[in-house]
Amino acid sequence: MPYSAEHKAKSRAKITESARILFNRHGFQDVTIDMVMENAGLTRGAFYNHFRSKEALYEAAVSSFLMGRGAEWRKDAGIDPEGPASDMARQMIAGYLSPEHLGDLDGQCPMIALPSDVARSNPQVQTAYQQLLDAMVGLFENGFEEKTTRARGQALSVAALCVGGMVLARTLPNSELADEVRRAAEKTALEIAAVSH
Amino acid sequence: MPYSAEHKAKSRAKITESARILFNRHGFQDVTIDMVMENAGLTRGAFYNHFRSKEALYEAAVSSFLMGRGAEWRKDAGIDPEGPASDMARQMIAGYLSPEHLGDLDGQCPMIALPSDVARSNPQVQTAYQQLLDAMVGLFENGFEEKTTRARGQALSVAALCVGGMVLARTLPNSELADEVRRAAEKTALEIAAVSH
DNA sequence: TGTACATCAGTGAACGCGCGTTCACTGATGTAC
DNA sequence: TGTACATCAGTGAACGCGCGTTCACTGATGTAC
Repeated sequence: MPYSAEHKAKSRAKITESARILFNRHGFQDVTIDMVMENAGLTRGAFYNHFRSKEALYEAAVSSFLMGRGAEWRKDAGIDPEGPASDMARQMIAGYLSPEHLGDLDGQCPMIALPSDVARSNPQVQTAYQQLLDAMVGLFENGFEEKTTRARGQALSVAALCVGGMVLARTLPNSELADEVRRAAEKTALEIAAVSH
Repeated sequence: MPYSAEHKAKSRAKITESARILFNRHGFQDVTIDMVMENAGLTRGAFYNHFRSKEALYEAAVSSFLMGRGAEWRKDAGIDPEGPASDMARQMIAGYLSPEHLGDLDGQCPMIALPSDVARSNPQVQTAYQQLLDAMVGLFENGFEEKTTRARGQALSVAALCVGGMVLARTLPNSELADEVRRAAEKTALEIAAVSH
């Protein structure tokens, strides 16, 4: 078997990574196979050695975010016994609603970049998405007092604030107002976290 | 001049209304001119008697929401001197985050249906969007105590909660979790409104 | 009032481009001997 | 160790479909006389 399995896996990873970034920036439909492959340093035809269709690439790209930055989040959430969980929740809120994250079109959370696309796609993609949300909510829940029903509701609300604040900021043409929304959401989310502590 | 101006205006309105509903349900790119025109009871070719391009239709469709349900909101917000403004804010929150609104794919607020599409479109479309947000935030602000800086921030946060809660709920494959998010956002938004009263 | 005319909204066939997908071919590389 | 072979990732031309847009034509209707 020429071209080791490792070689193939690397190519696949390059394609997926390339797709993740391009989808985040331009959305699913505006990104062509050609763009993805060129960005990955390959040519059109090779694509179908790795994926059945463009749809399949979409699923892989969303999941790859879970393995990347998403994995860091979960690690932070589950493990790391030093430092109180509430600090972690606060850091997560501040990081998610930071100006840096707002400006990071390539690396941002797909929940911000692609909500409409995902709302209209198939259950596999939506399930990958739900895992992102689960990770985020889990992290918040750990940071809030005992795991009461109340903590769960607050964690969900803070997640909605994080995503909603960023989504709104993205759709606004006026960057001053965008930042006002971002700061307001950040402040309120941190207040909820403080009260729940 | 055969075909009165009124006739043309009616056709244009039928096209815009048809587009607004279809865009809400399927997103901008998945809706074809043919679909829009057939839904409006016309044929393909007539489209370009009314709009320069599909892009132009998009702007008109988003703006038309402002004239429709959006206008009601603003009327509720600005006028109607009877009944305290805080009641209106509460009603708005409850209505926006209601199960009915979540299920209303055709009539829903475009901020829920089309955030990704708008984030990637031109400033004209984004400006139409911002007017929607302004209307919503204005309504909340009126409902919260005196117009302090605090009230403004809280209004923005509640807007982020409303939009974020619904956007998240839409992307989830599991409708039970979707409703949990919706209810959590509703509860928190109403609490903020109650405290600010 | 009735008729000829002019206008322009509407029709539907056709065009052309972009892009997802296919396919015959190439060539790099691991394996057998 | 060196050579022939087999495999399969990669290449790039070509296909075909969908859809935005154009265009020559139709026909409904308001106006002039």
